[in-house]
Parts: sequence; structure tokens; C-alpha cells
Amino acid sequence: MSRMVTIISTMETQVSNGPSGTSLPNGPVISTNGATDDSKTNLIVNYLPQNMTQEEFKSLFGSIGEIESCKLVRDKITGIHDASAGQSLGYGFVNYVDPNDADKAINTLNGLKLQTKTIKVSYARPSSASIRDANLYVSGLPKTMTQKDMEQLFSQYGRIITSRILVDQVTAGISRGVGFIRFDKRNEAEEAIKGLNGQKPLGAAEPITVKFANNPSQKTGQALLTQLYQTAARRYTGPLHHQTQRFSLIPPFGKGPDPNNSTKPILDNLLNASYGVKRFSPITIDSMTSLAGVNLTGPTGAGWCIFVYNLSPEADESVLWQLFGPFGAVTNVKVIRDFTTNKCKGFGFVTMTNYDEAAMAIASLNGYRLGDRVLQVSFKTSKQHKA
DNA sequence: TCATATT
Repeated sequence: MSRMVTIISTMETQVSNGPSGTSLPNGPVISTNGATDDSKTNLIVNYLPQNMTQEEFKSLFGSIGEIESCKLVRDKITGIHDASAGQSLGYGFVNYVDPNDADKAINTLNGLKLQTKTIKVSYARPSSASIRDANLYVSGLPKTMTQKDMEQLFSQYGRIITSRILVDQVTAGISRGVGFIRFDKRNEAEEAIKGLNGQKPLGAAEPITVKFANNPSQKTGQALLTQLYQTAARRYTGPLHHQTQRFSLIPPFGKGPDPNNSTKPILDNLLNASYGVKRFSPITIDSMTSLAGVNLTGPTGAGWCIFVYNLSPEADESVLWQLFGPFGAVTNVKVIRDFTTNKCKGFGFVTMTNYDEAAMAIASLNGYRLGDRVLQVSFKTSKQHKA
């Protein structure tokens, strides 16, 4: 019965690290809200992979700079055993100590491909009731109408935060005639409904329907259970139809969901040489595991540790996220640096949760040409001898 | 008849 499961809105607080250098006796401290002014330290991150955890989220954004607080937003579910582990809503917030790091995070991580998603990193608007429930569902759109056309139609009612037209999965690219428009303010959305619901767009045969979109946090119990089932099932079978997408390296920047969000891909120089080039190493997984240092670091606690060799002195953590993120769940990355120069010593480590994803990343990235360097990628062994 | 953007 769907009424056995009720959803309450989330009012979680953001987990804080506390002031730097201060040790916290009882684990994470609960801060008051993140920045509520339009400070340049607080970011919103959208389109995160469903299975990304708070820890991975923090690890990813912590690689940019010191984090004041961060939070992966989740559903709070009552009526189900163990309500503490709510489903990720696919977005989160990061508040940096230094505004420069927030800027750097946008430039570096916006557009990053993680599994099947392309994440979006942008400044969070000041939290306010007026910006909530400003999302519209539009149906009956002419199949020829583009996202741009739709935005043009709706922009007369206010500032559009994001828009999307759903497309057919199989015939990839053909409009399903339905879409979403998120306005900056709820009252703008209300005006758009009044002005456009039941109206025919210039020259269209049929009128469109404009209404508020379903709120994800008030989904029915049934819908949530099927979603839980589907995400659970996917863990075992793997997202088969996404394989080609997962294992190709394509430019992560420039085609974000929001064209208004400018990206300055500072990693372009690092990744340019490899754009569009699929490089699959001929070395098989089996042959790799039987290579010299047989003592693989097993799935000890965190996951599978991967050794990455021949990184440039300028390499940073975000490069490793760029490279490995598309292959599956990455829990941690680390670039080994010289203590005095702070330059990369030529290698680093990546931890991945699942063996098959780690193996696929290795098979694809070992021998991968990054700029003018050829990477050596393998499972970490207990001893990395020098050749 | 709807993918997941405001703590």
C-alpha cells in the first residue's frame, strides 16, 4: 500500500568541518545554514550520479580547496526501516572557505562526467521560499520545437534557471513533446501558467499544457519503491545501454545543461590531445592481474586501489576525477606531490568501489595518451618496484 | 502523466 510509506520534506543540516585546525570531539559539527547571502563561496551541484555518497561528494570537492561545509541532499523516508539512508536527490551544496576555491571548483568540475551523468557546478542562489516550487512541466509541445524555442516562449515571464525537452530514448534525439522549465521565482512560474497554459505557440496545431511539475520529494511510495528497485537492480546488471557512453572519453566541457552557465575549461590543455579519441588498451584484464607484482591490494575496506603512473608535474586531483569518473563509482583520488615543490611526482592513486568498473577503467586507460604522456594504469600492488 | 535545482 502506498499510504504505508510517507515522505516528509528534508530539513537536514549541512555537515561542517568546523574551523580549520580545530579538532571536533564528536564527529561532524552541524552548522547553521550555509551562506544565505549571495556570497561567492556557496555552490550548488546538480546531476550527481544516484549512487554517489556524501563522502565521495566531499572527496571530489575537497580536492579543490578547503570546504567549510558540504551536503548531499537526500530524501527522508519514514515508514521504512532505517530512515537514515535516504535516496540521493542527485544534487548537493558545497560551501568553501575561500571564494577563489569556489570559482576554481566551477571552472574545474562543472561539466565533469561521472558515470552516466554530466555534473553541473554553479553558485547557489540565496536560499528563499520564493525560489522553491518554480518548476513547470510542459506537454503538447510541437515536436519541432527546440529547447531554445521553448525558452524564448517562456522567457517573457521571468528568468529561466534551466530547461529541458525530453527526447525519445531509442530514436535518440526526437522530441517527445514534453519538457521542463524552471524559473528563478515561483511567481514567475505562476504567471507563465496563466499566460501559456492552453495556448497555441505561434503556428502550432495544438495547445500546450503548462502546470507545476511533480515535486520529487512528494513522490508516491509506489514510485519510490520501484525507483529503489531499479537502482538496486542496476548495481548488479550494470547500465547496459550506457556502456558505450561510459567507456568513451569525450570533452566534458562546453555542452552543459545550462548554456547560460559559462565554463572556462582550465583542463583543456591537459585533456585536449585526447578529446574524441577512444583508446582501448590491448592488454586484457586477465593478463594484467597476472603481471609482475601479483600482490594486488584487494578490496580492502574502501575499494580497489589503482596506481596511475606518468602524470605530468602539473597534474592535480581533478585530472584523475576526469579520467576515472566516467567508468564508475570513484571514492577517492590522490596525486602524490613533492613536499617542497608541490609538483606531482609523476603518479597518483584512484580508489574505485566495484571491481568490474575498476578493471574496465584500467583496461581503457592503461596506455592512454594524456597530452604528450602515455599513462601506465594498473591495480595497485603491495610493492611498486622500479623497472 | 515527468528528469531530478535550493540545504
